[in-house]
Amino acid sequence: MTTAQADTVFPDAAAGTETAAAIARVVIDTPLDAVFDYRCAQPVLPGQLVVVPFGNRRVVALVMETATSTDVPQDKLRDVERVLDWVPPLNAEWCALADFAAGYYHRALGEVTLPALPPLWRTPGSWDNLARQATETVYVMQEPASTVGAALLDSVPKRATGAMRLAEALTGDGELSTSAAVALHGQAVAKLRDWAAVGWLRVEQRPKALLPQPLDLPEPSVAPALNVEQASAVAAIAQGGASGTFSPFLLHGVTGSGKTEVYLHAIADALARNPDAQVLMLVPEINLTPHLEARIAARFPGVPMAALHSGLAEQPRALNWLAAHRGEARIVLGTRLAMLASLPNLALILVDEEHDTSYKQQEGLRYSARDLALWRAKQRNIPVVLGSATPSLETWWRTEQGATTRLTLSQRAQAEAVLPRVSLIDLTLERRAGREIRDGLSKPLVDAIADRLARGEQSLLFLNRRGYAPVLSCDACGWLSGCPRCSAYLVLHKPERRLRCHHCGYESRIPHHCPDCGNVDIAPLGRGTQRIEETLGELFPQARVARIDADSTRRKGSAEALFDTVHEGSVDILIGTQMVAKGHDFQRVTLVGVVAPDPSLFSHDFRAGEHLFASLMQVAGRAGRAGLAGEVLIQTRYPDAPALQALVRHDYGGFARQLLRERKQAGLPPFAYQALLTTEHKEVARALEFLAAARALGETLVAELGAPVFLHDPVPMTMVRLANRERAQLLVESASRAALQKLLSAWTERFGEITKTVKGVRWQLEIDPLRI
DNA sequence: AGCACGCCGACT
DNA sequence: GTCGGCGTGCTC
Repeated sequence: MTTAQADTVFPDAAAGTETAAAIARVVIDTPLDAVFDYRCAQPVLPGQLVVVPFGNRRVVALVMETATSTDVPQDKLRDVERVLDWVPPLNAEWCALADFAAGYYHRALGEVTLPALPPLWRTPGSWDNLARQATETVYVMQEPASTVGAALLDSVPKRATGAMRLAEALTGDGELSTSAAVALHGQAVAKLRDWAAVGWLRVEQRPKALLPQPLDLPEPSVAPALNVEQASAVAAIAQGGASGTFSPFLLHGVTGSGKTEVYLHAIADALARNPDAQVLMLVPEINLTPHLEARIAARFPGVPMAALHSGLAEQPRALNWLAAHRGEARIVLGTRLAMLASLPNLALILVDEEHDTSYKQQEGLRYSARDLALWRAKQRNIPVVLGSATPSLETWWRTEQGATTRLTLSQRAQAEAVLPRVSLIDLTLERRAGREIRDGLSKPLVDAIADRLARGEQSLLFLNRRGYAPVLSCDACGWLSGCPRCSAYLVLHKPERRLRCHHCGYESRIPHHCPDCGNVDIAPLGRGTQRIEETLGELFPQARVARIDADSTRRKGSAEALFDTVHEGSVDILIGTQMVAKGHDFQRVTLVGVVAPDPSLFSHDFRAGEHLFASLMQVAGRAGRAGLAGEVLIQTRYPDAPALQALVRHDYGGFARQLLRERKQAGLPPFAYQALLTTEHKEVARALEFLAAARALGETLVAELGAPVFLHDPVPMTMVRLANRERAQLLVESASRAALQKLLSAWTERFGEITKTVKGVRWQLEIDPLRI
């Protein structure tokens, strides 16, 4: 900052005057929604990354524009320290996407753009290392080539054979890369630097291929013949691509109907249409679909492909991002964060399992990758394919309205595979009939498992609750194992001999006696996957039982190892959470048992039924994928629940119709647009006070703007306490997205007034919340 | 949001 | 006598 003063020629120069140095106007990852001006001596372009001093730290910033003057007083103006000049600037289209997301999700532009970059690009200290990985030094002969070449050859003594090889290579090709030079001569770099110093050569930094193809390309897999429905889906997507217009599709097909094959053909078509075309394929969780990457690589040998997800090591992730940004990666396979990657030649977007809630980021910028995919496809006038067996109601409603084209795959692709038979086991009837229910496993389910064991087939049990039991209780006084920091119960983890809070991570030892009354008879209440695993071991001592959940797969790579044992047939009964429902096809599983779907039937969330149907449909799809007939047994005390009845009938369409009718009547999404304002404070009263003030302010604005927006009552959240913070929420709703957005902008702008009176409250606004 | 500066309680 | 509590103010 002292240099800034030293540079000021006229000490009393007024703000706003022309300055000699160029001004870079940048955004920074901070909630301050502002552009910051910096003096910049080097050439700089909009879209480039720079390092700037900010407060007392140095941060990476994104240049939005350049200027020749600024309103910022000279004594405040500081200097750009570094420009990332060897990476092409982010283009205007990418900035427009970020700008849209910032506006729609009500965040500062800097909070959208910078977190969208892989962590290493936001770390100034790693730029040099990335440069070494991504560029190479090339020595180019200066003009005129004949004269320089002759001088060069003359300068080398005949006996210096290494140097002579360099000189010959240079005069032959006109240039020489460092790697090639070192192969010719051990001390090449020193020699080349000498020649550059004399003026014969100039030094250039050139991009290096980031996705080198393996020398032995995988045996290209041959595309299997498509059935009629697949072929017409592919044709429709291809036509959308050829039309050069925004073409949104829903690819609606049951598990096993061959959606992936449609994706692969659509990719092939997009790549063939344009030699630069890039394709983005989004999947919910890439760790669970390791086979997909191999399958794509085998179908497109020699086509550079890059993965982008948070499971990648930092350096590969940063380099893959660069490969996409440079246009080198033609296929990008990734999770939701890949939606914010820079893909200058994007020609097709595929969103697999589009209904999956993991497309919605749950912290920071709470964006929906699926919704941004639609916006991006519209921006580029390209096709976007949303694939699912159980589409989100939002997407389904778009197809009903004709805004999105529905492509249906109604048959399983493998001709011999049929849809599994789904039956319900009424637990109330079982109990009334006096049949044993052993630790939550009913007689019909146990018999069905025994049946599979006898036939040498596999069974898959699904229970979306990990641990041994969801709570520990005292028989004498009714004490329950509550978390000291949350309004939730500590879950008993028996093998680990711990009580754990699944929300805040709090852990404790298992008490020997009741902390309240001293009674030693404290017992686990309810059951989780660990308990079912134990029961199965007792019921079927001869069977090989495996459990797959977040606990059994904590160690890196252990999930894959566990899945492999299932695939190779060394497991008879598999018990698992949602993890087993995604991605993996179990060819030898002929029975899927759903242990306890009921808790979600009682959820206050209006989307619970939709999500239950989707997750049960997904596990059901694990059964009978090869020639073996599959059976799905669902235990329930509520066999009349619409979601379960629809499952028995394999009737997504009917279920969706019913849900849409209900949502329309209740004025819920997709017939309304929502935003959720949440607050947190040590005391719930403060959190609510903030919301009450916000609501009053909101009501005033609604009247002022004449916007048809409804603000609900502030309420404590269902799980009011999380990690010692009390939380409350306020739901805002409107039938008009534009009206809602207008209100939110005016509203949040004035939250500063509330913060002044209600201190210490943290607030957060979520647009299109999935759970309320 | 960070991160400083700044003014009042329980400890070596 | 200090470490440290979080209130307030700033970031080109």
